[in-house]
Amino acid sequence: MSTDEHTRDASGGAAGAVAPGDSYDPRAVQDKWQARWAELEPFRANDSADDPRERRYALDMFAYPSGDLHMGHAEAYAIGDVPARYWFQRGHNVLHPIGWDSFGLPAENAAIRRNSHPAEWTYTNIETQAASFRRYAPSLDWSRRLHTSDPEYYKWTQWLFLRFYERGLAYRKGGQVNWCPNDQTVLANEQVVGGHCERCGALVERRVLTQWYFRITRYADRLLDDMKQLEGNWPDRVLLMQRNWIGRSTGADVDFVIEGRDEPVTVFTTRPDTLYGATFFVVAADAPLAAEICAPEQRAEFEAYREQVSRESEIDRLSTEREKTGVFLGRYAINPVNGERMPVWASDYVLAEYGHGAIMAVPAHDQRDLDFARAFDLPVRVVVDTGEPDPAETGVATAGDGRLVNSGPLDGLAKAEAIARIIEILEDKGLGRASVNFRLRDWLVSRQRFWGCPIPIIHCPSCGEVPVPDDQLPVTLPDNLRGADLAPKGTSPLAAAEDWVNVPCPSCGGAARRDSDTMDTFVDSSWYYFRYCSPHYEDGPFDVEQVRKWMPVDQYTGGVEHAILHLLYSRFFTKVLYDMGMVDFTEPFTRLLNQGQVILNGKAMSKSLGNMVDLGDQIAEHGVDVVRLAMLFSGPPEDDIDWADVSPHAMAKFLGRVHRIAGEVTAPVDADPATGDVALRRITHRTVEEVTGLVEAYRFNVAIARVMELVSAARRAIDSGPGPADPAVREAAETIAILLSLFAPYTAEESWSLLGRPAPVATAGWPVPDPALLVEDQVTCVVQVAGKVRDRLEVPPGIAADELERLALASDKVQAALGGTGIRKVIVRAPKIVNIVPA
RNA sequence: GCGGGCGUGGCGAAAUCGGCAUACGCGGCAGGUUUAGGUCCUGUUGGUGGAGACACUGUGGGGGUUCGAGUCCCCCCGCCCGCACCA
Repeated sequence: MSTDEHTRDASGGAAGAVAPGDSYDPRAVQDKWQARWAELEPFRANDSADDPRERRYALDMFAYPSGDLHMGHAEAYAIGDVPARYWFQRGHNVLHPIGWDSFGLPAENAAIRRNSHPAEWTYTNIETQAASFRRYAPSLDWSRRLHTSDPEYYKWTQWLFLRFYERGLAYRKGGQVNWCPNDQTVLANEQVVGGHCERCGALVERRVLTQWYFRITRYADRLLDDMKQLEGNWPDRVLLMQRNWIGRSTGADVDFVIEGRDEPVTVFTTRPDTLYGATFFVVAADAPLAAEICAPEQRAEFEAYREQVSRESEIDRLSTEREKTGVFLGRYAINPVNGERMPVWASDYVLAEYGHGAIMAVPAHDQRDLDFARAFDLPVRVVVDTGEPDPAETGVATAGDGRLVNSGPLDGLAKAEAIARIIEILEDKGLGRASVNFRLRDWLVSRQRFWGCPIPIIHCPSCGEVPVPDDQLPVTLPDNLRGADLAPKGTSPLAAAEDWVNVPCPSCGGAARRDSDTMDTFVDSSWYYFRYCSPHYEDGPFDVEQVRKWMPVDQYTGGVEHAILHLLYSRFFTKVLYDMGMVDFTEPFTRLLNQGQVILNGKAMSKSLGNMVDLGDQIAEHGVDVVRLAMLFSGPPEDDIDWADVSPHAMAKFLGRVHRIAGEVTAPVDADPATGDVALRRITHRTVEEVTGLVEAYRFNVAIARVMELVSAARRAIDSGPGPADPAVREAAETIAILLSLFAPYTAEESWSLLGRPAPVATAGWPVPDPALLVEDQVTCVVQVAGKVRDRLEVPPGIAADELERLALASDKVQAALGGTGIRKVIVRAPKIVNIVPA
């Protein structure tokens, strides 16, 4: 980008003091300072071990390069920039990097439409976004920029895949998977939202396919337990969502003999105490077990039912008030504790993928089982007396605590005791055992699309799966595919690229084929924050020493849409790297902030609704600082911002007031603030004290409100107080510039410059309040009679309680309010409040 | 259905501990500057009553604890989010 006429005009015209009434245009100073900052590079992190400064790592979720930056980016990066800039001001060695999550479907779809290669669209958009980032001016270290679609990056994604493979954490298996018919690829469970594709919204189908998985379930317990480290520093709702997603249930496995089958069938139950109340047995209709054990005379009916179940759409499956359906399999299971014969049914209300795909049904104490029992007229037996009415009559299962009945050795026990006892009994007899089950499934990572990281595995007819040797990484994508070559066909487009896919087997040298799937882009983004610590490192995915110094991330800022996707996967990756001895911590992100959304008139902005507010237009109209300030001032960072409610004009007015004050200061640069007006100095120092606390507590909207109050105080000091030559006015103006540098960097820099200080203001140093100026010499004490404010007293802050009580009772207003009635009690909380309770 | 969160002026929102409810900003009203409009500056602005000092009232509704409740406890109403047959 070249310096243009506009730049020279702006910098030339802004020199000298600004006369009252001159209006300040935040846009006019942007190009000048952007160029200056590019020279100064104030935000470069220092890797060297002898830098004594404390280190901080501020991370924003990196961008997907779809078009230009939008309003959502503007909010997220304005918010994430505040703690980073605060740390720079505090003199820390800050790592605040940026990069692009640049593999993914939109690039591929664009390439198909334009008959081009996805790289063209991707890297063009990255450059557009990079230029917008530079203008928007977050405090980024540009020397660490990375793109996940660069071979230098995805070489290490492949390297990590192979390490996972060696450890048994990456494996291939066949089974039912989620299939998006629109994107023509499989999806992870985490990418199916309410039965729809998380990305395109299409209704997801079930297919039976062989796919690659990461064994995240092996880490289920640790993913759950380590959340203790995050409590208080991550939003509660994210922790809750992850807990629910992992879905740990404790209970027991119980083995049931099925008549005519050699191997017993195991079921999982959270209520082994109700074992004597089991009256039937249900197998998932789509589980292989159902087909296997179905008796010949029931075969036709079962097949018809299974056919019906397989045709059900996700919508049917998800509808809340569903009638229970099922079919008797003509077989019986034996209850291991009382020998009772229970009919075995197949139904779709039992899930093949959870537990063992089969359950013991206890209709009296489980609502789903009761619904099924009532639909098919199966017996209901109460074994826990909860004091509630009979479920067989009410249709309401009693799931609560109570005394066990009709349960042999368990009779009379409470629920918890009964659970412990029955597990002992089952373990003694070898018929069952305590067990834990998770809702979490392994992470399906293979995708049948082109623009992703190739899976570094070669399939050899004689050797089977053969990893690509490390020294042959990266397996790069072919660059000769265009347009229709990339169209979704239900298998990866790479499979059709004959000269790419056909390779000799690394093991036996025979003819073999590359795995033609690519990895889920969430694999790329599960480790990028490690790479930032040593982005040009060539001997591994990251330099272990640098990661040890920079990580874990102190502050991570991004959208709540990644509450279980990216954040769960990243936590998983970190634990694997810990087990590999590559990192010395188990959680990657110490503190997490989820910013809200930018909406319009109460609705999410979307192209289909046609209610998009364009960030470029907003910046062109109001300037970067106005947009950033509006994003931060409108409310708490985690709340949504309705752009219809914000007033860019008010932000511009405020910035103009700041700029005008800076231009009016006449006290020299070296004036001693100690000789200045004490009243203004008190306000300045108290503001610093408060803003410091507010920024550290992430209450940026209130912090800005306090700066506004300081600006008003400085304005009054100039107009009707000590005047612009007072050193306290300079102190206030300089303080305003530094505080404002966290929120509106251009105006802060311009003001700093008007005050005769050298750029950059960003590292000028955070002011330290003088404790002597924070001590009030008078405080207002509120005097209440019967809880109502009747008088206010100006008193010294250290006043004694009995002295304050005497003063309060001496007040005419208090005496008037008492009106001669006696006093029952006086509560004194010196020096703030006195409450007099009349008799 | 289960789990979680939130209800404060006309609007966005403040109120670390239970201690002056409504900071800051928008919008409104009044005045000043200006040829005028806009900009800019000043004052004012929860509601009801009052000319006014002031009085009463007020944080979704009801009850409780407390000298004192937006804040803590119980019940109800409304809105939002997550999960959704997970045995």
